[in-house]
Amino acid sequence: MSQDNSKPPVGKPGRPRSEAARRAILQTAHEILVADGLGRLTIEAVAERARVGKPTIYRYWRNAQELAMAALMADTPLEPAAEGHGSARMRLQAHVEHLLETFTTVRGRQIAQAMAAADQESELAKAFRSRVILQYREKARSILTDAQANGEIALKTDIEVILDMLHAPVFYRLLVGHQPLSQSFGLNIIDTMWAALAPTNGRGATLPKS
Amino acid sequence: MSQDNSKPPVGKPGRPRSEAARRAILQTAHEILVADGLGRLTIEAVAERARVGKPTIYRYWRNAQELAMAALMADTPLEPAAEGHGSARMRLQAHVEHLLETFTTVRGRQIAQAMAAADQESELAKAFRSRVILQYREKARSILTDAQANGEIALKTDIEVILDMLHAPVFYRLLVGHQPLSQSFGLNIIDTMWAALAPTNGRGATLPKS
Amino acid sequence: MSQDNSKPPVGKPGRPRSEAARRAILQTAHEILVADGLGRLTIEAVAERARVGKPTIYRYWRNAQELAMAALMADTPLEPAAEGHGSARMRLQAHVEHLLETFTTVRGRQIAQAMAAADQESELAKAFRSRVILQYREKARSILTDAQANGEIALKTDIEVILDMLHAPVFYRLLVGHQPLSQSFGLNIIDTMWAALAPTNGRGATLPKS
Amino acid sequence: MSQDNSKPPVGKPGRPRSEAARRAILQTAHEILVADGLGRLTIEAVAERARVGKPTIYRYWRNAQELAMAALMADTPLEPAAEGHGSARMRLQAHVEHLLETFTTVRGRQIAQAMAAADQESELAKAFRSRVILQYREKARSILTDAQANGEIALKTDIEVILDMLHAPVFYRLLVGHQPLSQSFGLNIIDTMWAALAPTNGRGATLPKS
DNA sequence: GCATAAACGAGACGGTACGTCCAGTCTTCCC
DNA sequence: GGGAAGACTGGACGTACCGTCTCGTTTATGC
Repeated sequence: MSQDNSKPPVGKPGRPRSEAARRAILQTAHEILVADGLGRLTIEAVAERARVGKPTIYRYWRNAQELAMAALMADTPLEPAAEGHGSARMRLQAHVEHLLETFTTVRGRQIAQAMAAADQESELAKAFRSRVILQYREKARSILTDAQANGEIALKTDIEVILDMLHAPVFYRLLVGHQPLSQSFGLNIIDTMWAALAPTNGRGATLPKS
Repeated sequence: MSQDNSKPPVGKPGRPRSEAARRAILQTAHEILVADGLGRLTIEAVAERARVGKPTIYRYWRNAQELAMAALMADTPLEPAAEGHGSARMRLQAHVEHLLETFTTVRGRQIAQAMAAADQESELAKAFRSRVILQYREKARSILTDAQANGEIALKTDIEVILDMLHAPVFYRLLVGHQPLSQSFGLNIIDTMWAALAPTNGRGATLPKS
Repeated sequence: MSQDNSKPPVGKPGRPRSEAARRAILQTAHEILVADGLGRLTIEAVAERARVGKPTIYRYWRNAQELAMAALMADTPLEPAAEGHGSARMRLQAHVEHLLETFTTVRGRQIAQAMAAADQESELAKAFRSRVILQYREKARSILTDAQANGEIALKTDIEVILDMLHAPVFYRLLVGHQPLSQSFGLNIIDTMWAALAPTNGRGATLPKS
Repeated sequence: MSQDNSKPPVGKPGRPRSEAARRAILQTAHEILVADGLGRLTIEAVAERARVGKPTIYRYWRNAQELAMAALMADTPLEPAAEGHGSARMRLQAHVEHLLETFTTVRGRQIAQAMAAADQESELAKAFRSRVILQYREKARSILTDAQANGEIALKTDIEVILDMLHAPVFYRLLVGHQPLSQSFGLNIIDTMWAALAPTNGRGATLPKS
């Protein structure tokens, strides 16, 4: 099964979709998001400002939420930083701090909100989560498995839970707002987590290797 | 300094607000929330079903979101379970499992969504967070400080971060949905955290009390 | 440069306005007017009963008053009777009696009220006046000028004032209600006016011919 | 026969109505009428600006229209000018010109509108008509009957119709607005009417008796 | 002089309607 | 024959007033 859906190589009948319209829509959606926030991103407003018909928008996205996610994704990297150097701990700390930095912005809050508000089952929501969340998780996962291979750490419990405990606090503070997203926050997360991950041979939290 | 502003003991002029109307609104809002979800909670629908004028609703709440939060709050306990027994670890595990249980429901998802979607600055949103989130935190905090006093654990970093790492993963999975909110999830969180908190004496994360 | 904007013969983009919707609105408005009167003609009621969205109504008329006028106009002739026969006096009498007949109905009162209540400057109010009032005036004017040409009457003063004195009493009694709009009313108006219009050659209003 | 129903001299129990409140209401209503017109005269606005409770207003008037009429009546004379001098024609002309003058004002239009819009059957509407309309008619009637007694004119048809033809054109132009309410308008009405009223001895406007 | 009763201000009540915004769908032209 | 654009139906918004109804207060009369 080969796919030729990305670009119609053989003549599809009918008028081809206007790439200019698509770009204008995303551009306008992004402007509105930055200027007025998620709540003001209505299909109608986008259509008017992008000089585009509403059905043209609906042809690409099923509702305003999906458009918002698409606009937020199209915008800028969002990917975790490139592979760092140094010890696993340093690399993990850099990773969390990069996450913090990325989401400690107006856009960060918008992304978190969009994700929380979205229909959990929609295709785009999954893509969005994958893009925004899972990439960070995979990066962290590789750091952790590398570290385990090196003997730097011992993964005693489900690594998924470790990943949750590393990333969740950032989004939690972002959405709940009970505590600031300070610089030291990332450091503290790593400190705590490292205590849990340190390989031990005595009594305490962890089992001896032998 | 005594306050009598909560209940007007001395005569305020004008017809007093109808407590019956207020209750009917909250009751109806809650019914709609349970039956149809947050998206269907419109002021108009509540007004009609509660046999109440729309302005009466707006007198109490500024929009449907605030009403939703009020209805979710008025509903049921939401408080963390009463003080458990046994070791600190067992009590903390019971605490996290209770949190999991509470939010692994339709209503749990609704609460999380309402919180994520709400205007972060509104009075009611703050009250809601306080009610839903902070009570759990305070409960966990007291377990942790007790445990520290007993020497069961050693709090080496900011306790706020510890609390985040204990609670955030639940909401994270709830909103992002990348992994299930299984029973073992709570156990794994506690396992990992306990490794970080255990007092140790050798190298590694912690020192033993000895 | 020719204009073809009055009627779009060549394609305007977008869905054309639904003539069916427009007719349903006017039809419903008319039904409500007849059944319940001007005061009950609300946009909301019309929208609901005509199975039409409120914005569709507002796309054509700016408020309920304009809709009322449009409905009253669209309804039935409202025009003065066709040219009669006989002497100018007989034709003028028939004219006034037709006016009386037309407005001695529920609808007549409604029309008069709508006209009195309307914003004097609105486009539709002008059109309405033109349709309801001025057509009658023009008809009467032609009778009078014909009669003058024949020597049947002599127009000694401003013909506009004559027209006012012929028509105004009908609306006056309609709105004020101090006296009935009886059959003999029209006759009396003509009698009085004819005394004023009779051609004379001597002193006073009139002189015997011989 | 003495009446003591206007002011209760014998003791009615309870607090007497506040004349100050009544005056404040009428005063405020009048201010709003002059400043913003009939459409803005709401009970709520009057209550607020007059520092009065809404029920106090409803105690006197059944709705905003009645209040409007009351305010318009309470305002200024509205009566026809005192008896003039000179010939009947001169006095009648003065009368019509006074009517013109009175209603060629913002307030004139408001009065005419209020009268046209009012429930024809309500007590106050009747009183209002009586006050505004009938007083003028009675004045004109007395001029006409005096003139007939003097032989200045001959009333050949229903005097009510004559009165209508004298007064109606003013209100007609006021409400319909098809022609200006100029100074010469009154003169022309009188000219035309006088032609109809002149006593004759031959045939002409009227048929000789024999 | 003290109870009674009505009118007072204030303001919340259930409602109706407003005029607007936006969601999605439908219909027509144009490419 | 699909894309584009605008009018469509319809649901909800938040506001303005309606006319009614408590409230607690004030101000008279009459027991």
